[in-house]
Amino acid sequence: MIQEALREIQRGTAEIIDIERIEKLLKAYFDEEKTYTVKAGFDPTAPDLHLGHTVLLQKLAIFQKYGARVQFLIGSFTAMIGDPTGKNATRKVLTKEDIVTNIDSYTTQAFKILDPEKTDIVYNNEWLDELGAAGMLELASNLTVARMLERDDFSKRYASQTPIAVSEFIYPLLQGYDSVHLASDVEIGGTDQKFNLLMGRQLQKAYDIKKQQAVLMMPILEGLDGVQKMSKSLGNYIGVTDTANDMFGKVLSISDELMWRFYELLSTKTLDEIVELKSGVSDGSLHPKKVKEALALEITARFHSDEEANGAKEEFDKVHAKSQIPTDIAEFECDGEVWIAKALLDCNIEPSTSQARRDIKQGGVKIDQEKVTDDKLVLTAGEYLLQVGKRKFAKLKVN
RNA sequence: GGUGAGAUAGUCAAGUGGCCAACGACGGCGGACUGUAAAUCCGCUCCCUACGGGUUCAGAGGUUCGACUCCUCUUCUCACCA
Repeated sequence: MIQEALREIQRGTAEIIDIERIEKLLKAYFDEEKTYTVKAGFDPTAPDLHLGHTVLLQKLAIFQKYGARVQFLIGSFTAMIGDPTGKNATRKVLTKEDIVTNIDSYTTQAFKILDPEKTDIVYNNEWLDELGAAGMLELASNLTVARMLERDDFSKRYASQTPIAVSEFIYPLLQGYDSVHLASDVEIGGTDQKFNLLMGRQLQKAYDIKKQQAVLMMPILEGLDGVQKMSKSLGNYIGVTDTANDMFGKVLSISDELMWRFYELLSTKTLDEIVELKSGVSDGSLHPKKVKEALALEITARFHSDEEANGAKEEFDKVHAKSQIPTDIAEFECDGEVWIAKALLDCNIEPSTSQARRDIKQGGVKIDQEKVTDDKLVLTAGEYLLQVGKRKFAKLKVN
């Protein structure tokens, strides 16, 4: 039982520090039903979660399954400093208002995965506001500059003369102090958080917390391109608020290689099941597309519902596999005669008439399923189904 | 604070008086092939009812028949020194 739990917990992790501690916690839970705490910090900097964030959330959910109370820490205080992690430039500092507006949507999204009954939402400004200058100095005395500069991105920035604000040095200290205050048993975070996570251990020791937190690091999930990390700014993300159709389609568009990565980090299938799927694909008894569809269904259903997920799949098959027309198409109206390029522009399926003409010349535009060859075509009264490429559709009614 | 270098399309990056709407790479888009995959191949990639016109190379002026290219100022970046 413990072994099984451990296996699930270890799944997909990049690194675990002090696995013995986790084992003991699990043992105490299975033997005596003792719960323990798992902390994870979230910066309320971006209001929208994507699947990359859910990797952590799902790991938390697994912990909840095995007796953990999750300390869902909102970095309400630290967000105002800006975590230097992964940035090579000083980050913009958020205002209080920005943060408050982000938190709400953040938590509702998170509870699609987490069990609210076993989750404590905590805000670190509650104790950090009170820390004061004296407390701050005491905290800071636990760390030397040399040690701080060991941190990878700090040393790189220092070497390359990129500015480091002193406030950024403080961030890891505060994050570590959160662990002291909460007396966390385990903290999880991304691999990029290693330094900060370890700081928690160090400070817990300094502040005489008897047991130091175990640390569990998850890898960073790749985005749709399979190369860069999933992030909103790169546009390669699957948002948890994406529509069922979008979500399904996006998952299906990832490469076969990346699919396994998604399985490992996002699916709730057991490791054995995944191994089975893998061997099925490699010996040819299972079509990779089927496997990917199953993944897309699972993920879509998680954030929507089974019915919606199935609907998305049907829609997808209809549009792409059988190249039929999608169900919901935006409709537009206009008066008088319209030049085709202008019509495409007005229906928002082309960005400019120039682009529209180019696509027509390349045979990428269809009206009522018929390829358009004349870029000077004028639409007279009637109803038309306009299509650009494979995916962009619009209905236009000319009066 | 001083000195020097630079700012070019979504990004990186050529171009240093006309041949520049601006090489190339990446990205993106369209086509072929497919499993809307990946890989590959071909084409396109500022705007405009267009074999023509308009607006671009940080911003504002200036020199010139003509400037992305030269000059002046402004803003911002970066490097070296303090």
